[in-house]
Amino acid sequence: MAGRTDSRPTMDDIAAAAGVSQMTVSRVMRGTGQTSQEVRQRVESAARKLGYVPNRLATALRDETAPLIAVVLPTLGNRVFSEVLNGVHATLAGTGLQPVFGVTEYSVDQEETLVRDLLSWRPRGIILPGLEHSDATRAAIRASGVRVAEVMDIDGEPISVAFGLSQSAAGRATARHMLSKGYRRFGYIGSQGGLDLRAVKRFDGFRATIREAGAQIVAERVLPGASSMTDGRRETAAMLSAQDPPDAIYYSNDDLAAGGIMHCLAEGIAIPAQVALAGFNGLAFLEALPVRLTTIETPRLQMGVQAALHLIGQDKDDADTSAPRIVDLGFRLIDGDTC
Amino acid sequence: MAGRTDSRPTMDDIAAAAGVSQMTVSRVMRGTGQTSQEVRQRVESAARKLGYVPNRLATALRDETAPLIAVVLPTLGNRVFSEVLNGVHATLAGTGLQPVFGVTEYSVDQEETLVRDLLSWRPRGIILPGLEHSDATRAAIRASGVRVAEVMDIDGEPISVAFGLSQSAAGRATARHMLSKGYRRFGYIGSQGGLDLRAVKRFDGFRATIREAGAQIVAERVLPGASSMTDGRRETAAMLSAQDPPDAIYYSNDDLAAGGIMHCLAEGIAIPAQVALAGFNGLAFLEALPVRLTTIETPRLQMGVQAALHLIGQDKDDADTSAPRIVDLGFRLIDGDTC
DNA sequence: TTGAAAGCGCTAACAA
DNA sequence: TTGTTAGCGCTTTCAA
Repeated sequence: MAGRTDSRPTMDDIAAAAGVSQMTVSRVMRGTGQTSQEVRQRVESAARKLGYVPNRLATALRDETAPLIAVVLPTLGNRVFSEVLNGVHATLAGTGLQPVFGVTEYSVDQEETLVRDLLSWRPRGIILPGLEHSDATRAAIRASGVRVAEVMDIDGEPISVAFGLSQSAAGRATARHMLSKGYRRFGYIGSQGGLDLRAVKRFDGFRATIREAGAQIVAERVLPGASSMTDGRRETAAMLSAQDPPDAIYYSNDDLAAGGIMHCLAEGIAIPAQVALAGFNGLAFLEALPVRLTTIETPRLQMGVQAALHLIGQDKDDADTSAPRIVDLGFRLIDGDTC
Repeated sequence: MAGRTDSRPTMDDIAAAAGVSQMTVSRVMRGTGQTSQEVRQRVESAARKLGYVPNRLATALRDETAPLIAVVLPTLGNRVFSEVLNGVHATLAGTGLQPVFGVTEYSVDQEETLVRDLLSWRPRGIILPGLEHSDATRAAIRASGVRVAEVMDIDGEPISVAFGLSQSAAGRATARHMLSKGYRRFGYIGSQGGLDLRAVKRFDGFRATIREAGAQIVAERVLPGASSMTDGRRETAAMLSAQDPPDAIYYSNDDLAAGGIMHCLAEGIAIPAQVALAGFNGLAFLEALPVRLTTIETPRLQMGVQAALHLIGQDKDDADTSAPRIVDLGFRLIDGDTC
């Protein structure tokens, strides 16, 4: 009905309908500058009548940046990252900024492609998981000048600012706790075939502490792909049915550990008398289990919130000139009933 | 270093560096038209050297549409929607389309604002949850001319195409199953304070079937906000400790129902002898529980996949001229051990 | 095979 | 208080 070609109405169309210049429409729409009451009403009613929807692409092109925050996630199949994303989203709500996201499936190569892709939208900022990125990724980010925040991990050198926790320290804390309870023969069940670098760091810390204490890791199983409670149950069953099974199992996350609990409940295996268990994350659903899992609580929502706040916060120059910075959001060991 | 102002290099900068026209750079970048081997290499190396990242905002403005698929979700706090989003994302991977999402928190008003917001990016398509939308939302979508897909529900009149299942039929199927096992006194535990319209439809179907059979619903509890396993455990405990408790409980989702199982396990309540339970969704983690929950399996990933395929599929005119259409992806009752 | 011109819809800067 | 001009970076169209 309106529009020069046949597409959606533009400010020109509204201007024509309201009998004013296009610039006046722009001013009314943004509520900037001085506009007379009367003109304003004419414009607004014309806009409503024509069903005007602003074209942000034009504004963003003009501004040389889009009101977007790019979010890179390892996967969508893990609640942990939904929670981070949720923190970002909630923080952005009402700021006029939209989150755009992409998923790497834990691949550094995919991250590289994805980051280039996301940067082509000229976002205001970008959030990356972890501190390990390819040189090309770092270069692209630096060249683009976007603001960056890294989340989850703080063991390493951030591009700009990292909001997270020491994965290595979390692994060590878990090991110390289990050692203090007298366990000496440990098993480990992980996932993502070693691609989850945070899990690797945790296990490295765990293993080092175990060895320093003269105890040992007698069984180790890393699943190739994603992990679930069902996997945890199956792998626990397998590990405990082997010869000389461990007397304590460390899992790379709560889902796997909860599967271990389920196995024990179903088979009548006493926890922690026959086998002790520990997880990682402190997910909410653990509270509902009949047995309270010993685990590490992580600030998932907070990592998203802080990263988003950082990106929308201080002025840009500040960020550019300041040296890489680490914000340790910490973790808390939840001393449950499983070890 | 490059760029007319001081920002990122543009095609003009590469053109200057390679000694060709800007148009030639454009052609090389997109691999269209004829370009000589030699020019192509000069351009490509200049682009690499300058760290060129295309500006999609310009392309999208020119094209009058951005390579985006907008996804509206009720919440990020429920795995169900992460799974739908995952289906969308996986389907879009490699097509050059990016998902942009927003969250309504089950509010029709927020949906209205969000849809306008998302449409201002001129996306190629939009995915909405459910069939209930405000008139303004429908109008904005129609006026924009974007392709639409609605997911989750098929009980109603779609804007264009709906991919989902009959929520009402799912509720009725659950009721019939429970009635067939001889239960007569039912309880219901829901969440989102009645804002989750799909849950309301399920319960309506459930209730109608129960009443038709002359049985009754003796207890009903709808939590105001989001639901979790912990809520389910607590509410189950409360419902069972009341006078004349129900002999069977229907939950609006698996998380709540799993909480019910946990309560029974912890308290030594026999399932289904003392109380029968049924959930909804068929989430993967149920397999790991010591007791197999009776529930309804829903095609969550498929809803995302099909919706995305539809939006990137057929040509536009096709979609515009065709009447509203429903694609019933069905559901499956999982006959577990809890009723 | 390459280039020049025009314009997508919007806003900053300046003019009236 | 309102309008005019120029241009953001790209691609379509037409010309060389």
